[in-house]
Amino acid sequence: MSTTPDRTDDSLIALRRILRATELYERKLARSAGLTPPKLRVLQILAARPDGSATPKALAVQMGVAQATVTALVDKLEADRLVSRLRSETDRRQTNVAITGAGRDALGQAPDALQQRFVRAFEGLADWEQAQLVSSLERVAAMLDAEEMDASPVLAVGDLKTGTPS
Amino acid sequence: MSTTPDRTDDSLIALRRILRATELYERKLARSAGLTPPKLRVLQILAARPDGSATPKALAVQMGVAQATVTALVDKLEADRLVSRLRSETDRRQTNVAITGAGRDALGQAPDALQQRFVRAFEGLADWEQAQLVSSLERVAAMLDAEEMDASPVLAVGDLKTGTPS
DNA sequence: TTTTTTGCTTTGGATGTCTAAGTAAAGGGG
DNA sequence: CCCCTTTACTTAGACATCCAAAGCAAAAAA
Repeated sequence: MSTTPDRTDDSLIALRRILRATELYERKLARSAGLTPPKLRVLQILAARPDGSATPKALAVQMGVAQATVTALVDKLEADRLVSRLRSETDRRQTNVAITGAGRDALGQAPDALQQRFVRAFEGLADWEQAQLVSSLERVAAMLDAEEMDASPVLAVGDLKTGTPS
Repeated sequence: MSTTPDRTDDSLIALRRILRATELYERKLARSAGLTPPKLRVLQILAARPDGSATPKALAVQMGVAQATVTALVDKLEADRLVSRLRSETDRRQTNVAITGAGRDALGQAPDALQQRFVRAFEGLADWEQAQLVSSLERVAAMLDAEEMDASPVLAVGDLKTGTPS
């Protein structure tokens, strides 16, 4: 039986290289901007929003960590004036965490890891190559996060103690 | 306008989904096996070696952390009998960290995140689709870790297919 | 032999992360 | 209106990761 799991192995190896390279580079970049990776991610998420703000809850879900963790991160970012807290008018339980000008400046010092590494090379590719790459990446992404959606709509927070199957 | 299929954005989004899904799932898996992600990675690296062992130095390089960090991780894994330390005969400065039977058992409880998520879907694809995916992933990986090379002589799970072009 | 380099550990401290418990606001009956 | 539940966030306490710097021991070089 020529099982030839070659392709599977090859794809896994490539995927691992992608993950590893990105992770290591992210750490390096964050350090060089005087930030840590989690803090950097908070700023990135905020900057990516149209209004530059989000609730701690939303941050927790998007980052996949507990709310308490976000609180701690925001505490420190706020102490450094990189974000600011503002109570919501409509629902006073909610807090809006907004990126400040200084926060955006800091982001500029640590541009997105993927951007840095990937974009330049990608944009040098021929049109059909770009199209194929996008198609492949989206396919892989769908494979990977498909089960994420249904299995744990809000997997981050405190709920899934139930974890272990059988 | 409208269409302007910004391929760069699309590819970045897909890449981010891949990274995020893998990271979150890895955390979940490690927890379900009573391990933490870094400890799990140590076991995975060891298990992927032909002899099931590596020096702390090699682990540090491959994981992208300081040696002191590896020492701490190995301390705990050793306390749990998941790995064992053994001084090298040929160079008594070196220590060999080897995975134990219990360590392999633990690994079995937390099978590789990518394996779990990805392999099944991948192997259901048509031959030409697999080929295209591999090609695309390898291309992306090469884009991402090209500059990484200097810092990581031995980066992958065993072998490295065709080296990256200069 | 003496010095330097190399591999690993120890120390001390910063950070991230979680769970559990607490506070405060909103919403729903009764 | 009051009580109860839910929701959003914070606080408190406990671990775990991670690092730089210093220490130690063995190998290599001078």
